[in-house]
Amino acid sequence: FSASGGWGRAGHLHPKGRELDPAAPPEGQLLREVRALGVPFVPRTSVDAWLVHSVAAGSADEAHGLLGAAAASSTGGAGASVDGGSQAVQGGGGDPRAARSGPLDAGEEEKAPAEPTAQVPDAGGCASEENEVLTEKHEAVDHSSQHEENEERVSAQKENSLQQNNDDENKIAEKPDCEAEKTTECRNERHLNGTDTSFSLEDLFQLLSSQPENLLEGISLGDIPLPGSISDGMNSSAHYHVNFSQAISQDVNLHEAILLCPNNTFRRDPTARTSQSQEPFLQLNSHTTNPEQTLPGTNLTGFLSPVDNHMRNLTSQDLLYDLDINIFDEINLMSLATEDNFDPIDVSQLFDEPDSDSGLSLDSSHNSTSVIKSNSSHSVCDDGAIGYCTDHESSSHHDLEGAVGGYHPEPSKLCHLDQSDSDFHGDLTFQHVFHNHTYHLQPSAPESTSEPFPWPGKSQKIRSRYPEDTDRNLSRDEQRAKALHIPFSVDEIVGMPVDSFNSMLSRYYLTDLQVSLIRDIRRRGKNKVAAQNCRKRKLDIILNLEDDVCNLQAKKETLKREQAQCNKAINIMKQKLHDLYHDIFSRLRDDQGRPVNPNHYALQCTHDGSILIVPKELVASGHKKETQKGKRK
DNA sequence: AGGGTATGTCATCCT
DNA sequence: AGAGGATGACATACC
Repeated sequence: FSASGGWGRAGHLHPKGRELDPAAPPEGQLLREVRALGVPFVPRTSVDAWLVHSVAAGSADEAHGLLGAAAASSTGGAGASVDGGSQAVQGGGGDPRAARSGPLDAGEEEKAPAEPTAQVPDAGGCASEENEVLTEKHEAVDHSSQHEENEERVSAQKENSLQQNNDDENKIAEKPDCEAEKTTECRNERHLNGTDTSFSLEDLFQLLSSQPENLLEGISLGDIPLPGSISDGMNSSAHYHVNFSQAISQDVNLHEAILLCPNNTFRRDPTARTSQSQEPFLQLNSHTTNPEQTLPGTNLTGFLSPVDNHMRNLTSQDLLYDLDINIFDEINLMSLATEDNFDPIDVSQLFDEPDSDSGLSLDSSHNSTSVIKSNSSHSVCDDGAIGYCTDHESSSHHDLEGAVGGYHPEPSKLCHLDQSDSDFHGDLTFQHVFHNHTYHLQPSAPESTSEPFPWPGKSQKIRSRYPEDTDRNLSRDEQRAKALHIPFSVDEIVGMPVDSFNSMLSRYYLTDLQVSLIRDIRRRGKNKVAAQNCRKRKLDIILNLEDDVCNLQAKKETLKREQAQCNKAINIMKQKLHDLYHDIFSRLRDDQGRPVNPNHYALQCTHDGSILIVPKELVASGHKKETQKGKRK
């Protein structure tokens, strides 16, 4: 885990995709696998540090108590008892990230600062906290009923203490997040201080065994390493890392199961946005899941079934109104993964386009330098899981951002770490392990990490015009519409009259994202047709002009021929006139019977048709006079 | 490798 | 004011 260098980084890699694994085994299998690994739970992130801290300090009881409290709280029962006066866990070197420095390698240590400090609690500072988040969340949904349900399951000997912890957690749930976090930190500090050892694992599993959902199906205490084994050394603690992380990560699946509808076309009420209400979801959604240590196809829905079942009783609207719009969108996209033929990469590519003006530009700030080009042969993961590219970890990096987690209006809330280049290799490594674990990938396959990832915008647009497989036969907008479950075809969207279009938009409950996409589809479709018409028209104009040119050239040739013929006729006429002149003058005689010199005389026709023989001098002067008269006129 | 073509898309103007 | 048409410009895939 530490080698992957991504306990926080995985928050960047959206863990939801894993739950989309169609091959996910039933929940009982997870627990069996957990048991096979000999570890009841897997702490993650900060709890790793705490656990390690406790183990390193030789305080097995502390770790024991921590695990017990965490597990107990995960059942909705109770966590560790809380006493007053505690300070933040970060104080005095209690920073869970700092505490990791001992057992964890330097690479991981370097990544710790990248995680926003404010998110330490959200990021699941400790396993108990994460489970408490779950508890708080579903308690927030229905406080009293869950509380009572939990109480019924608590054994009598633990009832008082559990009740107290429940009350504490209830208070936490009712408090503002910051206050709850502070309280959690206080509790965590008590874990560190070893003051909270009110529960043992035996107590925990006695409690859990009472769960009707058989949460601990097939698990006996003998299968579970006791604190002694935990304190055996770092290997044991590392083992705890693994499986606790798995367990906690399943909360994402829980919320998907609760919130996601196959055809979610909800009209969101922007006024219902509450940043506080989303915090638990943020925590849950942003959980880092270490792939290497994640059980294949694990599904803890059953593990959290009390919460699940309870929340299922709520309407989607009830839940949605409590969700931040961004979270909803994210979940909305998440639900796509539950659909057949869902291609997460399609979604990521479709929505991760910087040029989209429909709000689908999932990662406009995407650092191109941190993107890796996926091999053209298929960067697309067709395994049906979001963000889990099988053969190209680089593309998965992109996909993870683009698919579900990709739509991050506020990435900082969902990603634990920044997306700096320095973290990129670690990220790749993480994904590499992740994929290998989840989908039996080929980690040894040559990676294209050195290749620049094609910017998903233009290239993908164009590429979509030339589909490579059947799914790609859909246009980009068709794929988008399919991905967002838009209940209309692209042709309908583009072709329907504007009145019908507007009424359709108002008639259906569509998310802003869907409406925006529909409008974009319509605009693009219209413009596409307009562009085609424009080009056709332009081509027609060009062809018409070419025809005109040909016609004019032909006409020019004809006119040239006519001109030549006319010139020829004129010349013939001139010749005839000349001959006639000479014929006439050869016959003319003056008063003395001498021939008239045609050089000195000219023939002139009068208006009455008579012909006069005029000396050329007079003809020239007469022409001058007529010319002058013409000028005067 | 470079040029030409086809196509989608965007920006902008106009109706 | 908004929808849509028209079109230049750009990017990209393909030949």
